[in-house]
Amino acid sequence: MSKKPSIVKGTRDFLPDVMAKRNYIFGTIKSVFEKYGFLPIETPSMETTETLMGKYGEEGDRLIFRILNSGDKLGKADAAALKEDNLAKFANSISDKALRYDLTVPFARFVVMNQNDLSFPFKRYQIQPVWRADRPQKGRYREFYQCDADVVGSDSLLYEVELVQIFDEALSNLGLTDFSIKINNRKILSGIAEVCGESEKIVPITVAIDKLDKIGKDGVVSELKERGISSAAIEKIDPLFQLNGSNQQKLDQLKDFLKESEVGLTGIEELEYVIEEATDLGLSQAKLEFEVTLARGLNYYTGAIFEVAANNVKIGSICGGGRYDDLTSLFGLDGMSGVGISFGADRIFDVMTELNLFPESALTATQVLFINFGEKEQKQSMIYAKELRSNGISCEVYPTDAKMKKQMKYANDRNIPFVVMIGSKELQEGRITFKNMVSGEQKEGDLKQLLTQFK
RNA sequence: GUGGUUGUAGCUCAGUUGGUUAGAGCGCCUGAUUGUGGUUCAGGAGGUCGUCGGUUCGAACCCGAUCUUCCACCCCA
Repeated sequence: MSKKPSIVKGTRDFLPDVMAKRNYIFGTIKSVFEKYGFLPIETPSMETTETLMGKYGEEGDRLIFRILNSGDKLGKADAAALKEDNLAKFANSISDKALRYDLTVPFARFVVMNQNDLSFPFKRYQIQPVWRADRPQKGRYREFYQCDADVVGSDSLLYEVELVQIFDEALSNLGLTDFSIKINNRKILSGIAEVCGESEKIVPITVAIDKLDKIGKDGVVSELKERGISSAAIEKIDPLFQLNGSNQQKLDQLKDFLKESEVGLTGIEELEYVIEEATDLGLSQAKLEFEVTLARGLNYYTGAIFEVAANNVKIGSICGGGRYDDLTSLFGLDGMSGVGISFGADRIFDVMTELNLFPESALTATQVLFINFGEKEQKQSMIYAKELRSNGISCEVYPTDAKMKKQMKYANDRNIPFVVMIGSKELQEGRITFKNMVSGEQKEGDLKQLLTQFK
């Protein structure tokens, strides 16, 4: 007796109908990336522990899936470390590699290793799965795909503008009509900490104000206290909660708040430029919103910070991104500024499912089914099928002369829009009968007439 | 990682204070219709009640463990 099989928590099988939709998402995003001149690369699923650990903060390290050493190597386990309760050291003695946690850090490693073969600024895109040992929830998986586009080797703000355009174009092309690209700048956050006289505590400060939406002003204030921010500093932060109006109005209010901070003002200048340029060029469906509280991925972002949220869908952010000046320096290459974005394909899938945004055309693979009436008829069908295929039309011949009802049902279940019948009568007359499965309309004719249906 | 929650047919779910043979709708299969799907009608198949263990004369139901789902933290696509 074999046990019932199962799959790992937080992972999924994808059936053909789901794959069709996923490929539609990947294809749409990919074509936008390519339109902006990004080139594809891939990196291995696993990286050395050294490459990954320490790049995402303490929380991140906990969420990295580690891969157990095999064979003799496993015998070198550091039992002493285990006894001493030094789990990190013990883990390192039995595991020297791990599954990638995102695509950005492996990309930084890739750039450093391949710098002599790349010309800069280097624009790449990468669509691959990543793994996180997180506790699954809705829209939150342990294996999911990221679609990343990054530019490395230029600090031009032109790229920030381009990436905003890419967010807008890709998501609009997918049929989303109500989403917000939220934008902030790490320099503004640094400025805020500086003005408050708590430059050291920028991380706890931003982590706390990032939650404003969720826990409200009082919640943020009490969290700031808990994190050891002085009450004088908390008072100074107060004006941030009062920001209101348009993007420009908010920036103007902030300009006053940050007038003593050079970095802060630089951040505002950068943001103003990006917002102005993107607005002038025009966005299709996206709303571009400046949000001071946005503090994603603080561990390596140094300039712009992006996040995209689908409005009216209860799911976390569907995209993220930002600029990171020092990322490759972690691997020994200085002076390489990078900026990039990431689409969360699985969450976009969930949003599109909820809003019913997949077009019928994304679900149809086979265009024509030939009904099988017997040996001779099948041979003729195969000849015609070959001709249709050479015209770029996907088609298939039913494999046996099963009952017609069964064959028709097969076409119906698979959403095949046309059925061709070549029975003894058609065979004799050298003609075909074709039926439109949507309208139910049926015609007699030849293959050319069928071909006109696809023009 | 912390606290909670869920699991019964392919799917969505009923199932009484523990009591004989666990139900419904949808889907699936067959036929009405030997050259016509999506509609209709008639019939049929399909369940070690997540898994393992315990309590009991007796467990889908009570207890424990474990796996899974979802939720709130944490964090994040």
